[in-house]
Amino acid sequence: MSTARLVPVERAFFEQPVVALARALLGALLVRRIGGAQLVGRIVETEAYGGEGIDPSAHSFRGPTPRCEVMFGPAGRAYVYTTHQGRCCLNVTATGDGGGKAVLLRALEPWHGAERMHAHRIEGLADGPTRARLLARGGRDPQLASGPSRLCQCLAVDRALNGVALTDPRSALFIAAPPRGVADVSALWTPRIGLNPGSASFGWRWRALDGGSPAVSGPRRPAGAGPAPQPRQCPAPRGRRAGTR
DNA sequence: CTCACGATCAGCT
DNA sequence: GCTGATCGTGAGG
Repeated sequence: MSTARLVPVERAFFEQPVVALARALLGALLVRRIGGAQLVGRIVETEAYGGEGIDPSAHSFRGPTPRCEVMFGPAGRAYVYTTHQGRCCLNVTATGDGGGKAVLLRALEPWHGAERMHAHRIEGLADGPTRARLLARGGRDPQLASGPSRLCQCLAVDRALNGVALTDPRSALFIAAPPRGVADVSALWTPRIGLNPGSASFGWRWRALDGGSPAVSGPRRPAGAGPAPQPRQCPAPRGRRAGTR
């Protein structure tokens, strides 16, 4: 598919409630310009983080710190932080109300430039079964960017991109609307991944995923429950609930 | 396939 | 000093 005319969505798109933005980002394209190449992935999994005083699992819960101050700025910026072993995670700031809200991008379907993403992904991987498997599958692996840090590896996203405006046409990283003619996705909602079980927000179903995508990381539905209802504080789901594949 | 373990370190208290 | 918005490995079904 042609990617020549991809342009960033405007800032107003990001100025909506964070859970709604998590939903709206499903199916959108994440575009990375690097070294003259354009890498594109379709967003298939997101998580909302509710901000200061609201969501104990958010970095911003206790107010701004040097690490998370970008979360308190305008909507539509990249918040990139480092986690275990120097890996990174990419968030999109939401709402623009100064409350520290953001959406974590957890998985992409490679859409354009998969070979380049694959090269970025295996760069620096130690010899072992994982590297061997990735080498064997090449750029065709649908799970190449399945996971928040894998996503960043594929697109070469690191702290250098922290704070960049995803709405800027000249940006090295931006969000583009889903191409016309591509079917809208229906969202499934589950609890978020990797949170402290003691957290008050542990069970909130603020993880949105495209149940039809092979690129989704982790479980497709909450253990012991059917397709999840919409989380609280959020308008009714637009799409029908997804099939069970 | 599903677990559990821990590497290794920035960020925070 | 302690804690992870993770991932790769290895053991077991």
